[in-house]
Amino acid sequence: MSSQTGTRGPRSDAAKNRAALLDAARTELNQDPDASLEAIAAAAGLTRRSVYGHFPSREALIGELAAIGAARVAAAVDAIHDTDPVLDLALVGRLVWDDVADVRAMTRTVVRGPLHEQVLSSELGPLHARIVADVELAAATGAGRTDLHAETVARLIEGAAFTVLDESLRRPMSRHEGRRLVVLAGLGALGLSWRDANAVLVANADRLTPEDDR
Amino acid sequence: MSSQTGTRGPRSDAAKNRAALLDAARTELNQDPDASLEAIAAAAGLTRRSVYGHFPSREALIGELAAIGAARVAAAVDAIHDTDPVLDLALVGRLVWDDVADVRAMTRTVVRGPLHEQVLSSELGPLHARIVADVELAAATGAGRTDLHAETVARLIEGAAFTVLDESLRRPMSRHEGRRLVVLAGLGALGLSWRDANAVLVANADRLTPEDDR
DNA sequence: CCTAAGTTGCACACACATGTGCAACTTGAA
DNA sequence: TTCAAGTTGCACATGTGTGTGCAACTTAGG
Repeated sequence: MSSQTGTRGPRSDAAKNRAALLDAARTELNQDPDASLEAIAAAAGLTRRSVYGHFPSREALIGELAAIGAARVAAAVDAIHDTDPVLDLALVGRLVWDDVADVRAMTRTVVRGPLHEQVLSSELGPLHARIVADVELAAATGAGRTDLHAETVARLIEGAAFTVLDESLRRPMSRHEGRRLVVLAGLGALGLSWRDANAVLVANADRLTPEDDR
Repeated sequence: MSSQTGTRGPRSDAAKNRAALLDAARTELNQDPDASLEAIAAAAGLTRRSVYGHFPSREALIGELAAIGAARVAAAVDAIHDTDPVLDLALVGRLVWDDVADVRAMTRTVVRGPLHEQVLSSELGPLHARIVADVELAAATGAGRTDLHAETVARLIEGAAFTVLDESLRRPMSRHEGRRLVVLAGLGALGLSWRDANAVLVANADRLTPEDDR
């Protein structure tokens, strides 16, 4: 009542800087998981102090970054489906890899860290559910293993993907090879023999390991 | 020349305390990977200050702990062999699991951390080499996959083992189930179908998944 | 019993990063 | 041009853990 609400829209460069911060954080954290706010702010052309004008805390920044990434992955994966559970799993692997390839290091540290239980399990929950469903369907079809709980198999598959991610951080690996490895490792965890896994791979080369190595 | 070397053997309880420190570190770090020297010393019945009478730094303590553990694993694995590469891999998996089962959390953090490249790769180098050799032999025999470099397959197998370790930290898992999972996941990475992997498991149940769940 | 080995407690320096308060400044939008 | 949104620089508090120096103490071994 006393004072008019200072009506004045937010400045446009504010949003720009916010985006720059998220972008810089993505890049910096991908190089050094423990990059300081100082470094991130500098990379965004700002000061550490002003970071707090956009995010209440370091954790909030990283949290939002993770949420965005997770949402991207979820969207990409949601966009495609296949009735064959084995092929569906392979496709999911390929898509996730494509989305994560540029932020592998960052992905690893986020997934290993405390964020795992927070943002990721809520944002990526559907993805996990889909994998479980595929595993169950594959088991019912006779294509996948039935000797373990579907939930466990799903974890093995996800773990295999992370193993490939680790490997890709240990030595240079082209996007193409990454795709191939993720699919092969995943199908192996599903219970396919390596010959069967490769058969799936070549029969669907156009969708699993296309040459358009963008 | 000037002063007689104060000849007096080291006190016996010194070695005892040193061992107690290593033991406490093992236990504490297994519960909290970031346990402070304060906590470790207390668990050993000592003070943080006196830790520095035995180890020059925190890193040295953990380093020695890791070296001891790695040596234990290496020794256990060295003690057994099999000419069949597939079975040999399964045996290695079982033995490693047995040795690591009590220190899973600590193992994870050590292997994920900076020690990985130091102590572990030197101490566990032979183990890795053996896995690679088994993979190559299995490929030559026709039992294992030939679609990937042996080195890569070895990493996939090791990664599968770590995935099982992670899973065992997420939910309760008996030693018996752990053994079974490690072997199945490992053979899957090697390229066996889930049926073949299970066949190996049951055909060698006495050596792979004995009931003596000590 | 003597004495050196080992322990203790305390203080301190150091490093490092986060989060805040505040005054002065720059910039964008109306 | 004006003025609030946004940025900057600096200081400061806070927290947390490591590594050291030192005097006083306790204990094991000869």
